[in-house]
Amino acid sequence: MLTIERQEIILSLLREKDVVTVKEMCEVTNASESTIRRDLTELENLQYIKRVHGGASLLKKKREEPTLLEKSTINQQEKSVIARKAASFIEEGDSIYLDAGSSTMELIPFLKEKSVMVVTNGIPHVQLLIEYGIETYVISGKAKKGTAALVGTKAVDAIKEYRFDKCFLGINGIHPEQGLTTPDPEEASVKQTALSQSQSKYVLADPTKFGEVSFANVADLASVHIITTNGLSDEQQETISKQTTLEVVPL
Amino acid sequence: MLTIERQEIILSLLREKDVVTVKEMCEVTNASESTIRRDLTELENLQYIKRVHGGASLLKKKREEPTLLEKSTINQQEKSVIARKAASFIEEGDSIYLDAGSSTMELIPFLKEKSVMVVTNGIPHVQLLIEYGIETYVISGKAKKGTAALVGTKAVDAIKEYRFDKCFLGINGIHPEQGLTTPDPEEASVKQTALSQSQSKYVLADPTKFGEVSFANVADLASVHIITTNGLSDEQQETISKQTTLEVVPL
DNA sequence: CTGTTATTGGTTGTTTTTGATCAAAAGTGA
DNA sequence: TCACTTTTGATCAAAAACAACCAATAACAG
Repeated sequence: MLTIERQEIILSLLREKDVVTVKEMCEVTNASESTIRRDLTELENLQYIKRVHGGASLLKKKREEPTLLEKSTINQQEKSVIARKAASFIEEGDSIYLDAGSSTMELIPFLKEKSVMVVTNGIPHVQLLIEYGIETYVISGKAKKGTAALVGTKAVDAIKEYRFDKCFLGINGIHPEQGLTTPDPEEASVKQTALSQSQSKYVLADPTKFGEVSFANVADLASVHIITTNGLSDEQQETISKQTTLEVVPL
Repeated sequence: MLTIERQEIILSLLREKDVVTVKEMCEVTNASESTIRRDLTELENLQYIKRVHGGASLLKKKREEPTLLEKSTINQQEKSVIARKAASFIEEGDSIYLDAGSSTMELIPFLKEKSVMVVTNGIPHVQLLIEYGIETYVISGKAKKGTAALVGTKAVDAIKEYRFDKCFLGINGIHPEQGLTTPDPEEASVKQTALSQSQSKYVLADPTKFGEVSFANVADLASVHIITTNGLSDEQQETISKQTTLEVVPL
């Protein structure tokens, strides 16, 4: 086996596994430890990898993204719990629409094990999805300042080219009579289109969203499953439950 | 067997396998090691292949395409200089296609003052563009692992819906005969489409790209303006200049 | 046909790569 | 902390691959 081949194998092993032991590399390449070690020192000099005792790891760090997550740990934990529940509905091989926004972002780590296909309009989502090695498609559209969500007629048209088993949306307002609402009409259109292309429809919302009403209407409560944590008054909970499926996850 | 035949076989073997041993080449061509070695030295001088101990490999290719992070730190200053030059061609109100990759990323800060409209297939670009308050549109497509570039037929179709005054592309290989090349055929298609929709076509490339050949052909040299820094041999510079506009910016 | 040139395969000695060995260093557990 | 195990880097001899050279053959020009 050629040196370059071996090194290529080592690199691809690392891309898959993050850390690989010397023994593993020996087995895969049928080379001796000495040879592997020489390869490792070389690859390290070339800044492709980092050696660790017993093997090697990628230079690149996967632990990014804490800034956005660390912002509010309380809210974050809440979102994560909601996301975990939402993830439990996902089945192997599902095609999924992931709406822009921080709530749906939390869902991504849970997608890793299931081999799903994801379509999204959230730019930050794409980076994270790729890091987790998830098959990701992005719709076209105008990038909205602030949230980096893709919106506009092109976005709407692009969504129409897909069919989803499940979609997961964030939302700003949930109201017994006004239904689901969001501040930006353009984003509302995108959400509506995503809903129309999906078999099962899930909305991720923390309890503060209940009772709120924003400018643009997205959909009626009846059409979606809402996932939230406890924190609702019994009264609220009952009113909503009459109209739609309400999943309340304990913190 | 004719020399040319043999060399053609070697090249096609390499195109299939990336790396080939001398022995394999001997078997396939029924030639002696000496002969194969002579062929290899010749092909290497012609910049078609790269010799490695025990055989030969395609010029760089897979080995390269480092992650964005590595790229951005390495030749960052060089890229910035190139980007500044590229930006000088941009006029007020232009509609621009910005190719994925670190070279074009450097262009973004220079776009702030000119009120341009940007279409891109680079996810990291979008975040930066939005931060600078630039009107940004994203094309649809599959997000490619590693570079976070959007590729595929959807990407190609999406680009066709726009017309650009100018496009700015990154590239992996620039070769007098092989033209502009890049490792991923899917990305090559995207670049080709972008070129076809653009009035003026610019390629941003540091000097290391010259003489390199990657797997997939993008375009001939003649069709584009190439912007680079000094670092080319006079010989290279002359060869390229015969075929196309070459802007060499001093560091 | 003859002398010249180019191309080929084999041989030489040299360089590079490899696997084994072992003492030193690093990690592990009590 | 101190033994104990694992991993590491250095060294060395064997094997592989190399460049340089040589002779034989094929292609060519006059």
